Amino acid sequence: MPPKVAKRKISKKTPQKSRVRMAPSQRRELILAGAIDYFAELGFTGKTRELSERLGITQPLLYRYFPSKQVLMEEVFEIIFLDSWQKEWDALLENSSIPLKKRLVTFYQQYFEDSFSRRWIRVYLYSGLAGTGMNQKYLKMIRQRLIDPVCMALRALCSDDKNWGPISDDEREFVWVLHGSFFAYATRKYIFNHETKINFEGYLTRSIENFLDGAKANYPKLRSVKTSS
Amino acid sequence: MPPKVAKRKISKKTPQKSRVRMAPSQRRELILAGAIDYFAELGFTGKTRELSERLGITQPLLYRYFPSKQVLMEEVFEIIFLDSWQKEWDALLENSSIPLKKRLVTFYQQYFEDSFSRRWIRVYLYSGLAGTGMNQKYLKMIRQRLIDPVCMALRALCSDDKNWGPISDDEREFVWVLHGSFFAYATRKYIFNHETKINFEGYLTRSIENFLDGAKANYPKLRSVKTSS
DNA sequence: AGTTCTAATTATCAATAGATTAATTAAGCT
DNA sequence: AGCTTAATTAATCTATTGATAATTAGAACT
Repeated sequence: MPPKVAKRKISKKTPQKSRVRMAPSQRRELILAGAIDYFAELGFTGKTRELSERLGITQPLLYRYFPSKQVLMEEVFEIIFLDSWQKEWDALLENSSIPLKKRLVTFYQQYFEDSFSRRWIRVYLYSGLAGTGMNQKYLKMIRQRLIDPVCMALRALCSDDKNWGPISDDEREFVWVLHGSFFAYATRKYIFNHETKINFEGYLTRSIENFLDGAKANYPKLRSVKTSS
Repeated sequence: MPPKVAKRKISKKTPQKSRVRMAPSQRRELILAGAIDYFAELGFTGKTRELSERLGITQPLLYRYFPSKQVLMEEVFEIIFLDSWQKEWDALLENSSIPLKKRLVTFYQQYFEDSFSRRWIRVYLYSGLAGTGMNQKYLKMIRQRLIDPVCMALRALCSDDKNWGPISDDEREFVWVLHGSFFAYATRKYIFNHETKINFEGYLTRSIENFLDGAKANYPKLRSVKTSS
């Protein structure tokens, strides 16, 4: 093994890259924003050199703001997940003065813009495949803030009985069918690039209508269903 | 740049790895089977060394049977996709002497075993995220062999009118809702490790029942829907 | 038991990519 | 104008990993 002599060339005058000097917090935000786009497309195979190039900065600069690629990606995921729920939605979904159909249509119109978007879906799936624990947290949140409230609304819609007891997993799965079908739609669109020439508005409304029509007849049956393996 | 002299150490006696000598075709199959499992878990970031270790062979041996990792993975994907449709299903789905509900229940029971399995779902998503064109082919097949036949069955179920003309994308999306909700269920289970304590059989039946109940009321409306952007 | 064929192994190569370091440069505030 | 420090330049380390060349040995055949 040859002895390693650290020899560093002293540059005299070299062509300089145009340089923008930013406040650290600002630069950090910029990097994060770029990283979200980049990792949404490339996933874990994304390269720090390529990311820095897209950002118009040098690669070592990334390490001034983030100790490692791993940490950077983790922050990206966290942002994606935290940004995925608007606080107003809680009130909207539980507002029984609005017909459930209208609540759901309004909610999903917005949800498709924010969360069932290209960036979000891709990061979400990358994160799931990689086995980060983040998706669990997200699923739990969806259950608490979307699934369960809709279950309660369905109970109110389909039955006068006030004493159902705790929400069962069977009820939850009933509602997951609706949510899942939209998730699948977004996945087809953004992961598999499946194009359909439909009026999205109409599709959304019809899906929800159809779901609710079915629920009126079938949701009450879940009242007496015993959960077993 | 120092001249590179290819110097190879001549081993005299070295501890040998136990070696099994197999017929090429047999070894090939073995590698492929292992690769399916391996790449289903790890995706494109899977390493040839780790794969070979799992297989109990040395890494260079992979290259005796496959010219590159890329080619090996492509074969894996092709097998996964080709294996995902049983020929009997075509006849089953179009067999109008069986009630549609029963056809669908039977179909999805089997489909969940073969295609909405852990291995399949993961490879399918890896493939989609990586942007291989394979998913398109698969989606097209699903449309032809599942979506469209179900559309025709729904027409027969919900209306006496025999002159609907060609199937519209709105009708297809109506059916995709059902298929998509099952896809999403499998994704939740195998990608996000979401556990639910439900009776799967009952879940499947209820979902299909609910879908058909809704369809009876709402599918006929698609007859006159004009598709627009 | 030796010969031969070739499956499988051992030993590397070469390229990539995460991460670090030191010196230098220049943006923009006071 | 001077100072602070963000950012670049440039070089490099190190580990990983896809891929190849050279060597060894299993078993079928004579």
